[in-house]
Amino acid sequence: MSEGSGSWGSQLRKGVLELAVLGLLAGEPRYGSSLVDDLAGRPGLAITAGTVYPLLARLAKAGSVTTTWRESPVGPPRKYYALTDSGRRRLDVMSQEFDTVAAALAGILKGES
Amino acid sequence: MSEGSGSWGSQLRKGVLELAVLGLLAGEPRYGSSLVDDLAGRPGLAITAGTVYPLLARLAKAGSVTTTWRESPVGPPRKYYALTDSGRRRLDVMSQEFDTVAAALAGILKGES
DNA sequence: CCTCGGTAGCTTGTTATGCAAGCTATATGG
DNA sequence: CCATATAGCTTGCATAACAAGCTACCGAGG
Repeated sequence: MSEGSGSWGSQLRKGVLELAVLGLLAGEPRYGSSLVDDLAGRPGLAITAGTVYPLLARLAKAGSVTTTWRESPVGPPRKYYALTDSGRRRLDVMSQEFDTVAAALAGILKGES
Repeated sequence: MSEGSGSWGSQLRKGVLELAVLGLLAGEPRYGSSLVDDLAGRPGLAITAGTVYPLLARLAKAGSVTTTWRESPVGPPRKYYALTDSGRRRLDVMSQEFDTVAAALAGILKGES
């Protein structure tokens, strides 16, 4: 060990990914693979298909998103996930919480007691 | 149900707590209960004893901290955890990673594509 | 002496999450 | 008919946070 800088990424992500997905859905409805491809280009937020689908299923079950099937011009049908009002509220809450945590963390790293 | 705004805190924390603890230890060596008490006053970073001790054990096993027993003026002996050079490097790496993730997240929430 | 409350460290069992690796199904092209 | 790409999803594993409990040390009162 002594390294593990690679494993660190996967720890931090926990929970943050939900916020990232909700944030992306706030722009417009999207389908799973699109989310995976998008997040792959955002350092620290890369996600795999095996992670995003259970996450989306959880969000649907919680009523944060609704789903709609649409045809694709180039392949199998796509399942679009759209944010509900409840989902948007959740996004707001989580976003605020993240800021709180980030601020608390910044305080610690600056040596505030 | 469907809500769980309370459960959200516990998701985000995952991994971030390690960064918080390393940050606190960067100031001066501390013992477990002291960390619990300190973090209890930092919104979003509250931690329980059942979380901090396994975390400290992991850090010790990874060589990020060393431990020293010291007498207490008011109770049982205390086990002080001090950051090693390796631990400080880990702190730096994790701190940078957090900033990266925070920036990526901020980008998403601002609607950047 | 002996119990009680407070301090401190740690363990156990549960739950949840992220991930790799698969599996299924649809469309297109050879 | 089969290969490839796209898209959705499931399974099994590892890890982490937490609640609840356990042990042990100390000082004060009974």
